[in-house]
Order: sequence, then C-alpha cells, then structure tokens
Amino acid sequence: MPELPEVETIARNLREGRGSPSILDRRIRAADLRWRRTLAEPSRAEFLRRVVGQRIRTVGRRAKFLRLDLTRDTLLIHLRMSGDLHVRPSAQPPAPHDRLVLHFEDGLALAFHDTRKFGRVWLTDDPDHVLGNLGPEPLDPALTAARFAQMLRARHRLLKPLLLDQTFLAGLGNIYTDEALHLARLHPLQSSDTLTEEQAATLLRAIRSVLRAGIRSHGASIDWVYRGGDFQNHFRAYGRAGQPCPTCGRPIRRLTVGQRGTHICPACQRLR
DNA sequence: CACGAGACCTGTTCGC
DNA sequence: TGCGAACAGGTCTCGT
Repeated sequence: MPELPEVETIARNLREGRGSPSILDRRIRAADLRWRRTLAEPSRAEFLRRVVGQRIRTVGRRAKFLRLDLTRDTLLIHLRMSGDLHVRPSAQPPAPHDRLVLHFEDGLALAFHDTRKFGRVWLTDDPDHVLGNLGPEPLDPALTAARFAQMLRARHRLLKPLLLDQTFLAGLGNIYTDEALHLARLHPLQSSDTLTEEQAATLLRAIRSVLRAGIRSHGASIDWVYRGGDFQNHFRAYGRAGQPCPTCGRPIRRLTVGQRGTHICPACQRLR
C-alpha cells in the first residue's frame, strides 16, 4: 500500500499527533506479537524482553521504512503492501489483522495492522545493517540533476524497473513511478542510458513534483481502508486505463512491465 | 549485471 | 448465484 508519501504521512501523524495522540516519549509496557513472521529480527523471545521499558524518542522515515528511535535500539517497520499503523486505547481488543501491538504505560497502544502479512519489523542497535543498501532520497537536495543523470547513464536498465529499485533510488513505488514517468513524458520501457542530460533533469523534477504533491495530499487512499489521503483524486495515469490523458485527452493504456501493472499515455510517452 | 518467474499472503473484483 | 482467475501501493530469492 504505502510508498514514500504515505509512509511520510504516517510518520508525521505519529510524531505530531494528527488524528490520534503523538506516540513520542511514550514508554513501552508490553509487546504482543500476534504473527511470528512479522518480526524479522531478533528472535521473538529477545524482542519481547528487549523492547519493554524503552521509550520512543523520535519517529521518522527512510525510504519506505518507518524509523522509531527508542531509548537504546531502533525499531524499523516496513509496511510492504497492506500494512498500516493505528494508535488506540490499550484496553481495546486486537483487530483481526493486527500483527504486533505495542502497549504503552499510559493506556495507549500502537498496533501494526497488516492483512497480507508481508510487512516486517526489526529491532536493532545497528539500523544501517537494514537500511545500508538503499539509494538516495529523491527529495534530498544533495541529489543534483547532474548526479541523477550520471546514475542513469551508469546503468543499462528499463526506466520503470530501475526507478522501482530501492538500491537505485529510495521511496518510489508503482503509483508514483507511473505518475512521474507520465509527467516527464518518458516511456517506462526506455533504457536508462539513453536519456539526454535534459531528460534526466526533467525526470528528477517530475519525481519530486509527484512526491511533494502526494505528501501535500497526505498520500493516496485506494484501499477499502480509507487512510485520509486524497492523492488518488489527482492521478494522471495510474489506474486510469481507458480514461483521457490529462495532457492530450487520448485514452490511457495499461501494460505490464516487470510484472507490474503500468499506465501510460501512448501519445505523450513515446518509445524511440 | 540484467531480467523473468515464483514465493510470500489475504481480500476484492471480474468474467463466464 | 457460484466459482475460478486475475489483480493489488513490495521485496526477496533463484535460475538463465
């Protein structure tokens, strides 16, 4: 479900207490791991022993990971396809798809809800061991157009699968990749080493534009679970097969690229 | 190194 | 109405 803008929205809500109280500074009283494989590391026994008593000092995001810095360790949460986080009263019984519930000392709880069970949680004193292979953050000003062009040139990959590769660039998923390629008028099957310097700069601007728009809209909500975002109302290409391209009016077409549903305007996004 | 297929999971929607 | 297939915001591993 979540890409960079959705994870950023969740991190801000947990930190700033929008919609539910902030989880900052709360001390963990107990942990309830309800699906074993949700925990990537350490072992169940060690996790339950070690997490209790730690306080949440910061809530942030790196790529699509939520990063909670605790008193001693770092808790990393990856929502994968269907994960979400809910803050609610500790006394409330767990929901059917809650995989991990952290109970705080003050009567609140943080629940990791994940229908498809793809999500993962790490508790570690060395977060770089999990986050170390990620590419740059697309919104980091240190990523210049020149450097991005050089990164594209250094690889021989189709644009769409490359943009989805988290070791190349961190945070894009299927929605925002289709949106960025449409805005940049580039075809998902174009090879990364054939872009001009100008096209690379345009692509980076498009990526930043759609990510910022997504964050401004508090993410997209296209699930049966509404999470408050409304970026789905601003999609240019994603999920709009048969509907008119916002630029030229011709129908958007759906194709498959790298086993992912892909949406393009065949007129605006030419392959040459 | 690049790429495709299959795996991990559950739920919804589509086509017959 | 019923039922199987296809599909879903992600990533990992294995084979060529």
